[in-house]
Amino acid sequence: MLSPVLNDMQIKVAIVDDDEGIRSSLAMLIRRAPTLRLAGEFPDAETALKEIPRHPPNVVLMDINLPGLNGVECVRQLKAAVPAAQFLMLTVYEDSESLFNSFKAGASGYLLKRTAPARLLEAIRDVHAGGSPMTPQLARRVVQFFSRPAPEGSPMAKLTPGEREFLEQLAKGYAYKEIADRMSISIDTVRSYVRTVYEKLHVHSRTEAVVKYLRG
Amino acid sequence: MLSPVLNDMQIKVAIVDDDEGIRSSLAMLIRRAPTLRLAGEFPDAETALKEIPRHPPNVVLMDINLPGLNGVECVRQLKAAVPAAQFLMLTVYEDSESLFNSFKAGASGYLLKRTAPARLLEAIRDVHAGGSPMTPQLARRVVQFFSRPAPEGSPMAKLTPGEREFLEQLAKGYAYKEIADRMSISIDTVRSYVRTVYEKLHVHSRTEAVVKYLRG
DNA sequence: CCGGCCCCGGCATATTCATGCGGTTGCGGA
DNA sequence: TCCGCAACCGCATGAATATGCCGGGGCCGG
Repeated sequence: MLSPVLNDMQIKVAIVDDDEGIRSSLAMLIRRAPTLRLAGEFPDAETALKEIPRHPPNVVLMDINLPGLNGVECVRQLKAAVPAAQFLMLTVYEDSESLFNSFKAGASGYLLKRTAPARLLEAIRDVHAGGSPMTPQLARRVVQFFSRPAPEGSPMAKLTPGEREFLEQLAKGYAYKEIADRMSISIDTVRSYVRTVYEKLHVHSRTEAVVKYLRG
Repeated sequence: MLSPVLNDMQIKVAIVDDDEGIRSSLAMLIRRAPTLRLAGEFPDAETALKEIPRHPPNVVLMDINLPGLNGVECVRQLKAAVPAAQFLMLTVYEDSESLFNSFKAGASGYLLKRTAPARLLEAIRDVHAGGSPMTPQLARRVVQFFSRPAPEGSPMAKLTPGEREFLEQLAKGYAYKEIADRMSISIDTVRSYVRTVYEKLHVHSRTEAVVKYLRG
């Protein structure tokens, strides 16, 4: 080692990709970066699952389209074996399916293979530092996931701000009295909200209202 | 205008923040940026709701803690009036509640007020270009939202078949009596289930149980 | 200026829920 | 065999909820 002192600060990076050309390019890139250190490169999920736990890296660059077990599943299983590692998907797929499945499996970042080398290095440090690097377009898609439920033709749209806030509290399990305190209104006003909200949602019990609220 | 040709390319930015100092700082920052143009600044949601639709901006910088109507609600309503605009929350709150509510309301980005000016300008262009700028920590929290479902060993697994079916009925909003009929058991047995299920799920009310069940 | 929403508040009553304390079976392990 | 445990049933009581019927003030668009 040229500088043993730096070893503790270096981010250990492992690569899982079946394309040899890409693998060697990435390996080269990482070897050249002073703050990174290559911790292994693997052509398929099976090999990665066997070898990676033996030398736990900080960050794993994971392709999705692998022969045999795919990258998403590989992340899911590696995540259990090496919980401290951060997984950064590096793929050509930009469909929502792959994106969300990756995050569900435990990935923290998602980049496309056409990402510029400099940006990739930045992303590796970012994901290691607790961030979730991804392309702006994909980030938007993730964010939009939350606003989906709303614009749908739900009867929820017809709720006034006050009613909406009340419903939120209701869904958290608070009793009327607690809701009254939290919203700084009278308990009788809360009862008023109960009526109007139930009417607008076409329900007759707290549980039904909460279910409709949580479903969208 | 010095260069009318550039107008079409300039991003029109509106500011909603009750702190005069912050407002003027932001205004100054935007005025100095060649590719941006200030499209109005407002001290509260009510004023913004009235004025912004008259001169639709491309991007709206929105504070959350406003007097009267809060920023999240303001976004929700503005989003309906000016669907083409992009909303970038700019606040001191970094709790998940505010974050997710903002996205649900239609915001596309979320930054903290301590963000460096250069980063803010970048974020404005980013959100306008279809991205979703936010701090790395918050991005991670959003991503983790998806891998959540199985954090604490699923307390649901310890339910007996009968309890599980009961819980399903419970989540559909049926009264104890109805559940008893549907499951062909006594209403008092239903009450027994209530106790055991509540105990296993660590809850003390029907609503809490249903919420846990729906989240899983 | 009026009718309409929204927010707020009050009182009464019937129903439902939460929870305490029992009991009876029936099945599998010590 | 007896024990324990899980599923089933029962009764009782206080808390919470659902719903009816009533009032007032503020704000907005016709």
